[in-house]
Amino acid sequence: MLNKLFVRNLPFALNETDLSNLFSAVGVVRSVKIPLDHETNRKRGFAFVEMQTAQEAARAIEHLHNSSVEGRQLYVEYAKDRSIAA
DNA sequence: GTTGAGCGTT
Repeated sequence: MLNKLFVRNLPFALNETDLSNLFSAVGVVRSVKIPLDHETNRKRGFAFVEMQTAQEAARAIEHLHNSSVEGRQLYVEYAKDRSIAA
């Protein structure tokens, strides 16, 4: 199981801190990342959230997927492995 | 300041 989550359909008003606060309600948030479009400087409206364990990631999906945030519904799923080992 | 389907960087 993965502990990384892919969150799409984000309200543009949300940032990494807001996501971190949302996901820490169901588990420990390791990291939150919101890539920007460097060609247009627009927000892409999606983010990646990494939980401490896959168990908490699963719980985050159960609690935050399809939940209303800022008038929008979040789409929380498992993310692909694209992280580069640092 | 910008927009609405989607899987990113250090």
